[in-house]
Amino acid sequence: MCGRYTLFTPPDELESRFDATVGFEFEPRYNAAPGQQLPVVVDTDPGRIQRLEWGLVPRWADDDSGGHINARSETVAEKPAFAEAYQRRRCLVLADGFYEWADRGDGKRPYRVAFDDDRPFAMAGVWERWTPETQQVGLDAFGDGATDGGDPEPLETFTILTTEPNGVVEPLHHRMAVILNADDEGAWLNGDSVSLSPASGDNMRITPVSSAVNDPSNDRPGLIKPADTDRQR
DNA sequence: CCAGACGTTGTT
DNA sequence: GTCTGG
DNA sequence: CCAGACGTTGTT
DNA sequence: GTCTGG
Repeated sequence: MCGRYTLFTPPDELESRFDATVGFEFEPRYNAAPGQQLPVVVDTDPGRIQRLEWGLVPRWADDDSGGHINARSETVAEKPAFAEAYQRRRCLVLADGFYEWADRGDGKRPYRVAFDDDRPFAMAGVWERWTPETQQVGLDAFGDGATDGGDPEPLETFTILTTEPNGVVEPLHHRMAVILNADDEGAWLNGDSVSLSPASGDNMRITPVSSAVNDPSNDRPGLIKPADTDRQR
């Protein structure tokens, strides 16, 4: 699956690659984690790269906790939590690698999956807008009625579709993110039917990395450095 | 009809 | 063990 | 995904 | 909101 990824491609390269402009202060990410605001291209505004929160909260959810970070591509069209987003709210989740954890004999360790040249790609995503229930004020005996000011902020979230692994990822894991064919990105945003099959493993590689990746508060270039599997306990 | 769930992965 | 936060 | 918390009352 | 279970 995909629960952590990288996006350190410089913003000007992302802009030309995805034909969209970056409208925020872009910081390279070596350990993007669920719950964070991360760069995506949404269907309603495909000329912009903007940030949404990773972890889809359905429109009807009672609260904004516990968003869904992944959706199975095989069922995303039918599941109540995703069906409407799949039909009408798609996005490209920009990345240049993702992490998978695997136990190869001596404990669970992280690996980075990426293309040989670290080129950026789009993972298939769907997004949602959740608006907090507007509070009824003035009925609460102890409420002062003055603390709740303007309109509640809508929360925009996204989830990443998963599929079976290709030959490169298969030794690590039995699920992986859907990587769109570059040619399909526009069609995906457009609501058309595109291939959500596993990307070919051609030109992809896995690299063992430091278990410093485990802690989401670590986010620095050294994280993608190859780690010696044997030396690292 | 209303009530209650609505997700994935992995692990057992 | 299970939930929440990042 | 992993890391870290996981509780209450009352007092400062 | 929409689907499933009772």
